[in-house]
Amino acid sequence: MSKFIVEHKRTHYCGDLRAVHVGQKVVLFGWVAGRRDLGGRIFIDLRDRSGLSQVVFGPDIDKRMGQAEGQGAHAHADVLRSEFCIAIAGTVVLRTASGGQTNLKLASGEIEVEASELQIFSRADTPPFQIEDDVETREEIRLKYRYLDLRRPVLQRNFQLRSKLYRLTRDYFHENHFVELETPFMVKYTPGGARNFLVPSRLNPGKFYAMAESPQIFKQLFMVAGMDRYFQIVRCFRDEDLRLDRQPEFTQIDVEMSFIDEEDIWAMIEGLVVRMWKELAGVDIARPFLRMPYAEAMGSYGEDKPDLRNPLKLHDLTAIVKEHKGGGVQIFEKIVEGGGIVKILRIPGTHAQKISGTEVRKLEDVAKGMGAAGLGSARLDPAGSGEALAWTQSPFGKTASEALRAAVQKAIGGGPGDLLFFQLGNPKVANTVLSQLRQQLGKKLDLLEKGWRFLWVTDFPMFEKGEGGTWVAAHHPFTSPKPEHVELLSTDPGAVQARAYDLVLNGNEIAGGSIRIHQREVQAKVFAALGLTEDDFRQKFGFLLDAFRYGPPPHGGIAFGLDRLSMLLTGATSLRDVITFPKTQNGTDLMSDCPTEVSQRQLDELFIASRPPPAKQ
RNA sequence: GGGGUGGUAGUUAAGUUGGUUAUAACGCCGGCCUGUCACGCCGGAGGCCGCGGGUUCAAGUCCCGUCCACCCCGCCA
Repeated sequence: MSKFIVEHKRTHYCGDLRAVHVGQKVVLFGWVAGRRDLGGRIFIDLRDRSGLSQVVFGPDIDKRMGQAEGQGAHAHADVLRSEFCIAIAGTVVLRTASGGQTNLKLASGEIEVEASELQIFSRADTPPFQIEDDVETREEIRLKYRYLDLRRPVLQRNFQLRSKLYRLTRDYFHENHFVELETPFMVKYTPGGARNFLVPSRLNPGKFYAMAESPQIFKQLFMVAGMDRYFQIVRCFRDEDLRLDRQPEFTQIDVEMSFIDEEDIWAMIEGLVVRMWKELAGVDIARPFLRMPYAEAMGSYGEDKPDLRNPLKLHDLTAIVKEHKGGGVQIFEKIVEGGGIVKILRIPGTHAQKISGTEVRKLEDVAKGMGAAGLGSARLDPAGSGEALAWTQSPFGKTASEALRAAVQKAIGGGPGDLLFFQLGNPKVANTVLSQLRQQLGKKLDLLEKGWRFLWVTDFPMFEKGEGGTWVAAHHPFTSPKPEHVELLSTDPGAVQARAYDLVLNGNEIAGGSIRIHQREVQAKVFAALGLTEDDFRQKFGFLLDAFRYGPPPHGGIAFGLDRLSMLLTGATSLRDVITFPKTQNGTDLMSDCPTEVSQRQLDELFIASRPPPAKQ
């Protein structure tokens, strides 16, 4: 048996070796990242999680070590292949001192290790893709062989950074007198919000646990319990459709504090974020972060998580169009009379000239894919001048009155060559379409400024119109309304603003939270506005209401998407690159082939009958 | 549920108006090579063209369906 592991313990990681180690005997464990077999000299790139070191084998090296011919490390090294797991012992030498050249591309490029001993722990089949950063392989294959994908240096770096993120977070909250507490994953099902994954209860036939969407109610109970400051790094589960930045299970940094207001939360969170960026990205972020009311975000960007690196803006022209009674454009008149809106995305002339008429038509197809009836556009006469530039290449251009054109141009600060994209009618569709176009064009025209643009979005509406025209909680039903809006709860719920806030970074919602209701009468009014009786809620959230009879403190909190934070900090372009074993867009794990069917016996034990989905027609 | 992109050797791609034996690079296998680091040179193997159906004398190529992956809308209190 070899001396490795038992006697030869690892002395260094491959990527850490430098000129200062020259002359030292070292023991390295790792995987063969590449080989260059020159016959009398064999070079191996040895990889571990820290990086690479070049290992060199040669008959002269063996001889110096007193090995008989054909017995030394070199004699065995010719069988080495990619991804073999090996150990070597040897001496660190300066490459330039032993006939070689420094490799400037490698952190350890000044040195190499002359191998005197070699052990092959295990051989490897030819991997399905090369374990390198710049090899682009179909994601399907990467996910199937995730353990190999995870060997790639870029993912190794991502997860090492993520690990530091956990530690920094824990340090920060402990320093600020927070208590780290756990909450159950298997919880009572509560209606509303995201779909839950369900877990059948064998001991309680016919009943189900829900996998927690978040620890929301439990963390509020911690406040009732007097824990005062709580945090947790916790897995959450939501059975919704997946996206680039959404996985069915994901990790939150969950926070709740007592005896605080918004400013306290924001200050605490900004402190954490600034430290994350300082220590993990080496970037100083200015405080306090910018703040923007929800209404402004929707108005100027069409979304509640605007990417402020993108200079493009939306403009609501409804009032102007109304004032001019359509301004000669029939469809405008019809839309505003019907209570619809007229909204535009403005592309300033310097950028607009890069967008051809063909591309405009392609964008219309994109818009239709998102539910738009069409995509009106107009170019402010590039050759013109004055305050009422003609609208060229536009379905509205012929009839739009000079007065309307002047008013619009003034409102948007428009100039010759500007390209305007119109959305008419439904505000929700208009905002979706224009904000998407804004994002796509911002990227395509390379308009995004460099840097980190943090933003608190505030003053969210308390309620949204649900499917049946009833009011539903925009955040969750325990979110406190603004005190000055409490009276509106019964008269004009749509006008009530919540003490809720999101933290947005470069177009990503990275955290969201609110100040909660701690007064029973306010809670009752919110329930009433939601069209629910106290009995309804007693059934669903009774334990919380019960708890709130025993002196609940004023409290509030926030929850971070830790995966998204990791993604942004590492520069990853997908959540899947910061989650060790992610699921596909269909919610499956290609590596383990999950989910699967289970045996009839297992179902019987749970008193569950499974039936196939109806055949597609 | 809807819109879009893709699937050809282990990997990444090319494949013309449908027309001989489906190309290339990297990787892999064998041989040579003592300073390579994208090593080099010589030789070689490797294909359910995602799957199913159709049109055709003939389909990787055209049509229909379907599966998978990715991006987006809806959805995600």
